[in-house]
Amino acid sequence: MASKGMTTAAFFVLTALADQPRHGYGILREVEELSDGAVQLRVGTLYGVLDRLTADGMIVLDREEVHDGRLRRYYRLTDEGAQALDAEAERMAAGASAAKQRIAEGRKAPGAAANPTTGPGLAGGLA
Amino acid sequence: MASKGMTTAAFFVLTALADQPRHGYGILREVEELSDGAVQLRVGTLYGVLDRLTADGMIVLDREEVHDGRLRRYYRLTDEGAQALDAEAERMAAGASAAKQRIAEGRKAPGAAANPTTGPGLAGGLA
DNA sequence: CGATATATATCGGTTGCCGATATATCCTGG
DNA sequence: CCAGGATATATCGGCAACCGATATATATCG
Repeated sequence: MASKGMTTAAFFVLTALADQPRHGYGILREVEELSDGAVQLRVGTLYGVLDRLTADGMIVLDREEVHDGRLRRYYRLTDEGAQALDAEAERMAAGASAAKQRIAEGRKAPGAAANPTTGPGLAGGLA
Repeated sequence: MASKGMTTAAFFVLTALADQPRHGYGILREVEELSDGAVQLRVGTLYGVLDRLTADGMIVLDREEVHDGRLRRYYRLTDEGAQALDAEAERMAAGASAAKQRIAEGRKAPGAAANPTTGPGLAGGLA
């Protein structure tokens, strides 16, 4: 499936490519920008991720251009990649929501929870 | 710091411990339950994560109990762990939100985005 | 008595991130 | 004019982390 278990680096590369095709170095800058500087994708990480995502059919080489004598290799999201990104975003939102809810519960009752059986958790969050 | 870069496994272990102390095997079941079966934490992964989180001061050994001749080792979130979990949940929510927005943008204008300069992205999401 | 569930823990293989390094061009500052 | 930084690509080796397999031990069920 490849739809399960996506690394943070892969997630942000896909996100950077979600609105338009970009080249490697551009992805680096874009990821830092869209995460407000919180995520700094490393050069050494990028190309491994790019190769893996290409092999998994999540992205494809869109085109190659030359600017000022420097090659730019543009990558683009595939439909499968967009789908996987969407699913991963859903999972992340659900996980974040579940975590926040449980933190609130723990603060209300520090030592014993009201109803541990699944609780309000999420469960209906994705599905 | 340890506040940056948390693995998925660590995140879900902290989430499982957010409302009440649990023991290893209980965490395994709880993570699967709270993620609606989407995340299956492996036994081989668990103890490594537990040791790492303990070393980082995110969790502590709460108590040890014996049930039916079987030892149960309960772990509990520290204040630092709760704080880190909260911060990570925030980051995940922001990332998920940014991804969804960009997917929507890509569908509206497939080939050229309206305003690539940072865009509405998030930027104000965290901070 | 064997299988399954509970509950702990370790080990080795594989995957994946990251720092360092290499190559090449363009621009700016001294 | 040359050193340094930004742009832009790519590779390699070390290290961290996930996961399957395996081991040990007890209780229950068939």
